[in-house]
Amino acid sequence: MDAFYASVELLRYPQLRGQPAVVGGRRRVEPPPGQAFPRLRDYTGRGVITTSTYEARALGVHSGMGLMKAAKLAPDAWLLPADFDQYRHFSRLFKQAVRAIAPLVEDRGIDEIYIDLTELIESGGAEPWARAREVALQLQAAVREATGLSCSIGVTPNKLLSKIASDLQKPGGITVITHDDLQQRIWPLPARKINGIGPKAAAKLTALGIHTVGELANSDAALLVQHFGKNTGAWLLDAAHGRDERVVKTYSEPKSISRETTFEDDLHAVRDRDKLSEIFTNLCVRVAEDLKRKGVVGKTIGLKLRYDNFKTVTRDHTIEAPTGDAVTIRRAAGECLKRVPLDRRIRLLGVRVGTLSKPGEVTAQAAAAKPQRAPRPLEPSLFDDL
DNA sequence: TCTGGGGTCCTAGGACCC
DNA sequence: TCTGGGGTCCTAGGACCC
Repeated sequence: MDAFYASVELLRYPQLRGQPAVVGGRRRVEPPPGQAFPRLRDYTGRGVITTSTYEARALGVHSGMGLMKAAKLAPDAWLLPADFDQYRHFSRLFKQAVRAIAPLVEDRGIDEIYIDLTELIESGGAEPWARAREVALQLQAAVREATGLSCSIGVTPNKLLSKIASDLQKPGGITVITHDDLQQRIWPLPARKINGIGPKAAAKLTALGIHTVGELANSDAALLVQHFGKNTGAWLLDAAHGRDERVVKTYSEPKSISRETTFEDDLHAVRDRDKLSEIFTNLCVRVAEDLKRKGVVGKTIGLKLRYDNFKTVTRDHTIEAPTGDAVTIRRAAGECLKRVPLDRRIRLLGVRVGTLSKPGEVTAQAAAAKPQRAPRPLEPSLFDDL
């Protein structure tokens, strides 16, 4: 979806269309007198941009950027508070619209999906890549009909290439790429465009003199393995050659559920003990609610703590039996807390529950576990008296 | 006045078992 | 006085994505 959160907001406030606006911030800001919305310059405190309109992006304001920093670049941009219920609603609508046409859909978060169009394209009669464009147009029309929103689509032989392609002509683009187009269309792009190459990997590649996908494709396999390890090295080369065998997964079980919060002001473990304790308990309660809502329980309880210097530590504690109970989670997370240094001020606290299962379900692991006590021998043993 | 929140996956070492 | 090979689980950290 194109600038998803911001675009949903523009449905509500069409008068902001064509203007720089961002969604973000941790709390609602009252607009100054005589103004319908606050501007970026009116915001103080912690918080980042979640989405910006294309007009705001043109000013250098991008998602993930701190609001205070963004305010220096675009002080007059409108600031809209995030309304996740609304975004989830529109997310359901657009996914439903797509599934009605092509049922093989993989969820990639609130505003993104992979669709397996093989069947639809091959059964269409027309020349496949012309048919691909037809199907994409049909999908865009259905999404717009259901939501009033625009999306960009990449149609290619696999997920890796489709992800890159979908980004090439935003907003509202349809980009069809075959293996024959690879060198022409993909190789000139920065290696960073490959999903999975982030800031760290990109910097390492740059240090090796590798900037584009093409340069990566033509680099020495041994060199990549030497700097990135066997698996990642091989993957980098495959990716640069557009090779990707991953299937579109229409369903997956959740692996962990977590809640975390960054404080408006850093807290001190001793001085702000009561406040921290209340927040801590609250996180556990919310995680327990989430577990219940999803109908799962978990046995690995995790604690996450970020200090004022942004250094982050985590601790895990695995309990005997999976739980969904807030008090049990709180106790286990408390065990974790004992193993963490508390000599600095804290800016973030988080609680996570992993190794999830359905309540009552016997996990493979539990079934394989040894019984607690040795079974009673059938014959009296010589050692019984001991 | 730097740097959100919810996730997944990978690596690597140590414990423990067969 | 030397010391295997696999496997699983647990833990901690980090990269990356939306």
